[in-house]
Amino acid sequence: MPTIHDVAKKAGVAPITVSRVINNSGYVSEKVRNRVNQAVDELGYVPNILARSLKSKRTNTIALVFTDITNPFFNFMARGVEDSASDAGYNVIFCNTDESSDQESKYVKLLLQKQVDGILLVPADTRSNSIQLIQDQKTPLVVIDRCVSNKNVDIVRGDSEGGAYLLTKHLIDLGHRRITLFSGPEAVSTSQDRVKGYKRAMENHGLSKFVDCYYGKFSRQSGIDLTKSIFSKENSPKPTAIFAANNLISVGILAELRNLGIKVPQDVAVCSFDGIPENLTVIPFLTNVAQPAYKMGQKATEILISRIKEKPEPSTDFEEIIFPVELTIRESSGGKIG
Amino acid sequence: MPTIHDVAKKAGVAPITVSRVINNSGYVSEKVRNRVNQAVDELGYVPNILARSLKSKRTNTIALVFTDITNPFFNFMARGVEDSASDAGYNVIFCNTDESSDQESKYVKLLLQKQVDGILLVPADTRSNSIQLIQDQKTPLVVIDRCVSNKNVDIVRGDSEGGAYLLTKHLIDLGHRRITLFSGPEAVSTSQDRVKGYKRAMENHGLSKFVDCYYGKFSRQSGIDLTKSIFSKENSPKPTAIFAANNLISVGILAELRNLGIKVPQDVAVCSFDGIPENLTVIPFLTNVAQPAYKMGQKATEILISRIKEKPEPSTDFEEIIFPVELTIRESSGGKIG
DNA sequence: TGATAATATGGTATCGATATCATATATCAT
DNA sequence: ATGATATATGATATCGATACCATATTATCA
Repeated sequence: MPTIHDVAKKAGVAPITVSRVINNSGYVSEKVRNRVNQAVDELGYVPNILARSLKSKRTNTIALVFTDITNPFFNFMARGVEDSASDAGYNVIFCNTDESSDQESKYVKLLLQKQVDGILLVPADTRSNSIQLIQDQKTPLVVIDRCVSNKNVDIVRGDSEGGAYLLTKHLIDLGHRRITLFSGPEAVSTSQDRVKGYKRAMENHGLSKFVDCYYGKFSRQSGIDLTKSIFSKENSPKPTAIFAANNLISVGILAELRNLGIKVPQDVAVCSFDGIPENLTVIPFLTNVAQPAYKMGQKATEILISRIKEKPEPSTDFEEIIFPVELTIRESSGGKIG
Repeated sequence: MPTIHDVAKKAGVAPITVSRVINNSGYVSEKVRNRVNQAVDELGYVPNILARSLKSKRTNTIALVFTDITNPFFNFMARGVEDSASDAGYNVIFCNTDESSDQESKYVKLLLQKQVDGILLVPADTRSNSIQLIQDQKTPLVVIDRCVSNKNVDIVRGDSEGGAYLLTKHLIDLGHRRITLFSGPEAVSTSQDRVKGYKRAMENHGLSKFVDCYYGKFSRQSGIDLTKSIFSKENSPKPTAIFAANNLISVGILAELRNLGIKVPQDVAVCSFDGIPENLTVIPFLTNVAQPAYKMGQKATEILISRIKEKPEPSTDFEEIIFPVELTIRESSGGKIG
């Protein structure tokens, strides 16, 4: 592959002059500029950004370290990240951790070695030690979707607590009292926050004694398993409404209820945190509160890039941006048929 | 940030010795090794892979240039790519082109400058000029999902033609004659191949005069629009079965049919190329032929990485791997209720 | 007209690592 | 004891670009 030296020789100038032409910096006469451009074309020269990055200390690459691209919520978030990054001239490296802290820190170490300009992180654990690693290297970082115990980070997330409250209240307003919550992994802040919001709503409405919630996974299978276990318990009162802490869980619940011959919403109302992607939905059916995943990805990326740009003197006051959620009432909760 | 020199000075050795310790190469005495490791720890040294890559000419990064991560098929493919790459020690940069050739070549140019070790490409156009760009740089390339006019590339794709034939034959076997196909963009080989398979099946069964197919987009909206237009034509016979060339189109069809009060499968049978992701499905309903998206991503990545490794003397005989599709018969085609 | 600024180009050092070659000591077989 | 081999460490050049400083030419203006 030809280098800047080859181009320089061919054009009869110094390498630095070629550099000026390529980067449109400094002074170059029209005549020389043309000669250089011609040489570039003839040789099929492609500048080596690696070498440039080594000198300039900027790679124009950021990384998104998150749980799983096949989860629709993160899927749309990822797209928001990519679009926003691409607009600003950055590429994105994607890393799936599947909620494993080990995997997470393995990725983070590698990314730091690769000198990415910044990292977007959905931490697998509330006390992620990856955060420390990243901050030790003074690499800009924005945490997405989740809270962490370390407060010295920018965070972009949805209002899990408020959303859970809203959804629970919706069910209560419809007359439900025995409302069961199927949440995600206990180590994840969104799982916890959704439990908190649910409990606050129950307590505020004098339903403390009906509080009934379970931690599990953010997966379809978890929804199936929890539903099975709840409805197979003998001699125990069954819920009249189930609140799924995410969309995959809700799909599992609906599938298993159908399997058991239990009708939604007639026998049991169901609602969910996060909906099913529109482009995969035939009939909108699921009552849910939705977070603006795409916008969250965009916003987090914008913040990250602004941190990258201010890097020499990093700011010390961190932002926590909480996106409001939106309640959509549909048939599954029996609230309104829409 | 400390460099290899800082570590070397602290440990009282030469930089190259530090390099040997880090990379576990060459000979280093136990004593020195310990001193070096201690210095690494104390300084929080992180090797700069950029510098290494500049010398070694390998970045351990590949790129996936495709249409859209939010499309479920590509979504699972992407996950296959990431998993497979990660196992082999590679990171993946994702680029969404949204079927735009301009966007595609913009990304490709940047990726080549970044010296990615290889590129996985879902070309937006049958005659993608990005392919030439990539091959000029002698960067390994694997085309996924689609055919291209240039035959000197490795290709990993699904059997669109065969799958379409299978699905059409299924409908014919059920007694349908007026079968309409809603395909994707005409410039995309999978759209064309699905049309071919459909036509071959129709012709083989003496149904040439019922051939009725339309190009559109691979989107839910396209399914809605085409359905509307078909069923609003007055005085023209309506299809008894619709074949959607991808899952998003099928969702649009089902949604619009429901909107029009047309029952599936009683009034119209519907089937689709590619299904709806299982983890988002409450009741499996859609008859479809599915491609193993995840495996295709894996396989393409494996081939790419093997090409990268053989790079000094690149092979000149290219592989075309065609994954078979799997027919699943469900209620939507009225074939069998399962 | 001379001084100052703007324009145009190049030389050299450097980013942080590693390849290559060189050198020095320890170990071993004969 | 001697040469051969394994072990251990370092000096120097280099990957491909750019930052910084230097120099030369041309333009501009008091």
